[in-house]
Order: sequence, then structure tokens, then C-alpha cells
Amino acid sequence: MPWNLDNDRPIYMQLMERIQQDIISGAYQPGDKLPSVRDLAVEAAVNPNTMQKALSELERCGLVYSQRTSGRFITDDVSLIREMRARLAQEHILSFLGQMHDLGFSDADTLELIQETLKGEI
Amino acid sequence: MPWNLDNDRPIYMQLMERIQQDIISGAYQPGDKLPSVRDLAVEAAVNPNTMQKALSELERCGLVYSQRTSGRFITDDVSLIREMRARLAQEHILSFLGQMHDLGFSDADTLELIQETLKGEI
DNA sequence: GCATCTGTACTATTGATATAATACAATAAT
DNA sequence: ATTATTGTATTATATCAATAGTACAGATGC
Repeated sequence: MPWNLDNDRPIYMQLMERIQQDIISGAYQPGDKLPSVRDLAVEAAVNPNTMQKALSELERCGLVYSQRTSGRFITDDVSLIREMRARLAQEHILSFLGQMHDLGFSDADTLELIQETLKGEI
Repeated sequence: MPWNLDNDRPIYMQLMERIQQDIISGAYQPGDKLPSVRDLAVEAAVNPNTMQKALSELERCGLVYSQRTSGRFITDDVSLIREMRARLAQEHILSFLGQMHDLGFSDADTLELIQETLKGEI
């Protein structure tokens, strides 16, 4: 699973979002031990410092916590994860509808376009 | 109409996208004369060089063209604008569905969530 | 005990972005 | 004709992101 980083946004943010998604989608389970900073950095083909920054940021959100010498772990707060999932989904929806609106598509237009897209992908 | 720039991505890109949207949504009509680089920079509260870079990039896409001393104009190629609108819409849809999928929502889930969101906003 | 692994901290360097301050040539406006 | 406006180009500076390299303290595994 490649990390698919692009150069348009700070890499540490993309790392954050990627790990956040893995937590929220269940790829990482609550309480799971994360690979070490160094291993994650190798896996993402990124400098350890950059990965360190991403993980520190995730710690500020409460999604992971670190134990000084034994490693980093996913939070056990299941409701935090659930709420974050719902919040992110809402943010994506509103941002998406806003973008489409900026292109001149009404909400009804947008809904129709999505349905067409999904039909064509079966 | 504030330009609503954030610090998470290069400003010149955000300027590009904003102007591109104004062209595609019809706020700027084909053949319209754009304000000067300097005026646009003032309006966006941005350095003239940054605005210049954004406009140069838009020129590479063919959305605007410049006449050395009389100013910059929106392309007259209506079909180019139309195609770009459709392309951007598709890109937004696919990217959005991808993001929702990464959060663990199926296409059906996503469609349902959007409909709920729209219901709640009437 | 000793080597290894952990997170963390620090310095230095490079490249990109944004800004500031000019400058110039060609046209438009007066 | 003169002035103002246009896009464009240049140089310099400051900041941030990313990288490289190194170091240290506290556990863990043997």
C-alpha cells in the first residue's frame, strides 16, 4: 500500500491524514501498537523527522499516545474515534458540496451527477 | 467577496483555483477583461508577484491570455470552459467518494449521508 | 550486564513560497 | 507629446518544509 504523497501540500499533513484514516476506518484498532517512527518513515519513504512531526500532531488530537520507551499506541477511546469519523465525513460532504456549488452546480445537480457516476461504475 | 486564503497550501495555487472557478461558473464571461495584476493583487491582499504567478499558470491551461500592454482576458473558447467544468466536477466527485471510502463509507452510505445533509439544510 | 529499540531533541542545509522593491518596454489615455 | 497603465522580469530577503545526521535517556530482550 503506497502512501501516495503529492507535493502540493506539506507532507507531514498528508501523513497525519493517512494515519488518521487508518485509525478511523479500522485498519488500526484501538490499543494497537504503531510501528516505530523510524519504521513508519521507511515505509512512507520519508524522513524520520517528518514522520515524527505527523505523529506528534496526531497526539495533540488524542488519536494516539506514546509511551516514552515502549512505543506509540492507538487511543482506546472508541467514542472519540467514532465522533471523529462522523465529523470528518460531514466536513468532506460540506466541502464537496461547496466546491460543486462554486462550479455552478446546485445541490440537486450534484446529487444527480453522483448517481450517474455510480451507475457508470457498476 | 473575500478571497479566503489559508496557509495549508501554496497561495498561488489557491489564487489559480479561485479565478478558474470564477471563469467556469460564469462570474467572468468569455472575452472579459481581467483587472490588472496589481489590482487583483490588492483585492486578494497578496503580493503582485504571487498573483502574477497564478495568472501565468492559468495561461498555460489556456483559460486566459494576455496582450502585452492592454491587459489580460478570459479565453473565448467556450467549449474549453465547458469541458473543464465537467472535468473538474468529475474529479471532485471521484476524490470525494474516495475520501469517504477511506473513512469506511460505501458509495451507498455516502449517498445516504448526503441526502440526510441536504434534508437538514432546507 | 549488554546490545537493541523506543521516543525525543537538536543543529545544519537545501529548496520552495511569499514578500518587497524596482525596473523596463509597449500600449492606452489624456 | 506626455502621462499613466499594462504585463513582465529581476534581485533580495524571510520563513517554512523537508531532509540529513547525530545524540540521549529509558525501557526491553537476550
